[in-house]
Amino acid sequence: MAGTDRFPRVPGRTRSPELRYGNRPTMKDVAARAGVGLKTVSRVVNGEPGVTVETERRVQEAIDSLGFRRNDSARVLRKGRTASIGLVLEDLADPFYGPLSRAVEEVARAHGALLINGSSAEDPEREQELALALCARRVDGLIVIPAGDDHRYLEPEIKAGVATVFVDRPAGRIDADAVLSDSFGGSRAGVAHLIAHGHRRIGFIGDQPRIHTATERLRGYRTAMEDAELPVAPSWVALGSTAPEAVRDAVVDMVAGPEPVTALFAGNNRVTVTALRALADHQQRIALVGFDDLELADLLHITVIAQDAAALGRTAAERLFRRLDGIDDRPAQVTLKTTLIPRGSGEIPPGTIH
Amino acid sequence: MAGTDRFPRVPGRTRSPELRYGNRPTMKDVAARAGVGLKTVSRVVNGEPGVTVETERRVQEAIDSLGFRRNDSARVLRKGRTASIGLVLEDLADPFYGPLSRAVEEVARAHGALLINGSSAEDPEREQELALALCARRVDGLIVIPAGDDHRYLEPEIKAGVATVFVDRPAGRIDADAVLSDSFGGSRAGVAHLIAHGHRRIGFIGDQPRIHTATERLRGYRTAMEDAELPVAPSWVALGSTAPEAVRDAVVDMVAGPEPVTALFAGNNRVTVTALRALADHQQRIALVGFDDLELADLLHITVIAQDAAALGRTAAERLFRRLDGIDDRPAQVTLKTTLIPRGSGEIPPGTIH
DNA sequence: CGTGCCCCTGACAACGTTGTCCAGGCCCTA
DNA sequence: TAGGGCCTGGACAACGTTGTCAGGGGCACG
Repeated sequence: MAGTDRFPRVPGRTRSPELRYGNRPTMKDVAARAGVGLKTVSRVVNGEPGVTVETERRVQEAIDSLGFRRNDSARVLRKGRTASIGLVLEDLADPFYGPLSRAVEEVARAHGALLINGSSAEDPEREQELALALCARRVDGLIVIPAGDDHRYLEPEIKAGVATVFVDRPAGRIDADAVLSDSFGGSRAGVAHLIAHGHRRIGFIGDQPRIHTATERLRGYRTAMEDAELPVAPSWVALGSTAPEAVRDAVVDMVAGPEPVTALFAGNNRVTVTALRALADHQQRIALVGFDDLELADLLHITVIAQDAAALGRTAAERLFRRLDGIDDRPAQVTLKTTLIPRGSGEIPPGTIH
Repeated sequence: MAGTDRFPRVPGRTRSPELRYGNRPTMKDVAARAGVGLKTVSRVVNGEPGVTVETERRVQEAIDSLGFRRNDSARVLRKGRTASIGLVLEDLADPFYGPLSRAVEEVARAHGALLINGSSAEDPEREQELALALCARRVDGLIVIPAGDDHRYLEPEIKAGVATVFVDRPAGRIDADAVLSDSFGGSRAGVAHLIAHGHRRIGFIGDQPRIHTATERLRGYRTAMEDAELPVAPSWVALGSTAPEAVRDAVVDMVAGPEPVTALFAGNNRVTVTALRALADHQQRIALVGFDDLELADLLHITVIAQDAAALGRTAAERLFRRLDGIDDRPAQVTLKTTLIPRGSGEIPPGTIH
C-alpha cells in the first residue's frame, strides 16, 4: 500500500514542491504494476538474460501502459559513463564547422554516444567556461577547437580521465592530441601557385597571430616568397581582425598602394569572401587564392586550398574513441594534407589590372 | 577512518572493476579534507549563504587542491532539471542549419542551458530514435526539425512535461508548437516576381511531397501561376529526390523539353545550387529564383526568397524557454515572413535562350 | 548571570538506476 | 527419492548530489 502510490511516497516529508521530470513513472512503478521486483524490470529494460518470456511480457505491458522511459541521468550516475562527448566549436554558424561537427556526430553515433556542443565565439574565456561545463556533465570525452592559447585549465580533467582531442589548432601549453590541417604546406603551395603564374607582388590577409593556424599560414606565405627569392613589402601583409570592414580596407590598400599587389592570398574562408566582395565592388580583377573551400566556389571559379573538414572531425572523433576504448598512446599531432583546387581565380596572370 | 579513503570505500564489496569517472574526488572527499560536513561543501560549491568566510576558505582550498568539480549528473538526478535542451536537426552540415542552431544555442546559453544535438539525416526512424534518446537523458526541452510526418511517439513525453517546439516544418498528427517560414507566401511571391518579369513558362523543382515545406512551396508556385492565369504543364514540375543527379536531369529536361521553360523556381538551397551548376554546365542562362539564401549568392547575383534561419531558431528557443518558465499557452504555430532579395538572376527576361 | 534568538553546521534521506548476492523452485541424475 | 545444480526473481546497497531538519554555540538583552 502507500508506497506503490506515486504521491506521496513518504508521508509528509522531503518531496520538494518544484517540478521534477513532470512526474514520470520509474522502474519501481513498473515493478509494482507488473507485480515483479525492481531488478527484473531493469533486466527487461536492458535486455539482460534471466527473465521468462511470460514475465517479460508482463513487464513490457506495464512499461507500455505507463509510458515508462528509463531515466538515463540516474543510469549515468550509477554506471559512471555518460555515453556522450562534448564538442567545443568556434562558431556553429561558420560553414567550415558544419561538415566537421557532422562527421564527429556520425562517429559518436556509431559508438552509441550523444554529442553535446556549443560555440566559444572565439572567446577564450567562453571556451573554458563551456569546456568545464561539459566536464561537469561528465562527458566521456571532449573535442575542442581552441579559441584560446592556454589549455592548462583542462589538465586536471584530462588527468581524471576525460579523453580530449584538439582539432584545427593545437592545444596551448599542455601535451594533448591534436588533429590539424597542414596550414603551412597549404599556404606555401597556394602562394607558389600564384608565383608560378607569374606573380611577384602578392598580398596576404590573415587572422590574428594569436591563432596558430594564422601564423602557420603566414609562415607558408613567407616561405614560398623566400623560395622564389621574392621580397615582401610590409604593406602586403595584413593580420589582425577578419571583420569585414578591416579586410575590405586591407584589400583596397594593397590594390591601390604604391606597390600594388597583383595577387592575393586569403588566410581563411571569411577573408576570401570579404576580399571577393571588395574586389567586385571596386571592379578589380586580380588573382586570388583562398585557404578553405567554399560552397559555391566552383561556380565563382575561385581557386582554393581545400581542407577536408569532415576528415578532421572524423579523425579527431576516432582518436577520441580509441582512447575511450582504452588504447593509451602518447598524445600526438596528426596533420592532414590540403588540396589545391585550381578553378580560375588563381590562374589569372598579372598585368590584367585596370 | 577507512571511509574517508577513496579506495576501497567499503571493505570488499560492490565497487565494480570498470572505470568510473577516472576516480574523481567527490564532495565527501572535499568535506573530509576540509574537516567539515558534506552539506557545507555543497553550500560553498553552490554559493549558498550561511557559511563563514573562514569555513568557505578552508573548503575552497580543499576543492582546489583536490581538483574537485561538481558532478552534474548527480545534481541533475537530485534536482530533476537537467538545464539542457535537445535539438534534432535534419543535417548539421546543411548551411541553412548553422545559423539556426547557433541562434538556439545563444538563447540556451542565456538561460544557462546546454545544447545536445544530432542529425536525423532526413530519416524519420532516426529522428525518433534521437528524440527519444534525448528524452531518456531528461532534457528539459526539445526542438525538432521534423524528418517524419508522425510525431505521436512524442505524446507521452510532452504529456510528461518535456517542452517541445517544432521548427521549419510542423509536427505530424499531434498538436504542438511550431515555428515556420512562410513557404507558401514566399514561393508565391518568388514565382510572381518571375511572372512580373515576363515569364510564362516557369519550372518548379522541389523536395518530396512528404515534406510539408515542399508541398507548401509547390502550392505557392501553383497559386502564383493561377493568379496570373497561366497554365502549368506537367513536365514543368519535378518533385522527389533532391539528389544532384535527379535535379540535374530535371533541369535539363525542362530546358530542352518540347515546351522549354524560360525560368526556374528552386524549392530549396540544395536544389538552387545544383540547378545553377547544371545551367552553367550547359551554358544556359535562364531566370532563376531560389528558396533559401546562400552564402555567396550576392556575388553570383542569385535572386532568392530568404528565410531568416537565425530568427527561426531564436523564436523556437524562446518559445521553449517560455514554456519551461511555466507559461502554458495553447500550442500554436508561428509563421515568419520571408524576403525576396532581387540580385539579378530573377530579373533576366525570357527570350535570352540560345 | 540567565534566557532566548539567530546563525552556522552537519546528519540523514532521497533522486532512479544497476551490481551483487542470496533464496527458492525446478529438473535432472544417481 | 534425495541431492545437487541451474535458472529465475528479489532485497539491498551504492553512485554523488541537494533539501530538510535539528542541534550547538555565541551574542544581546533583560
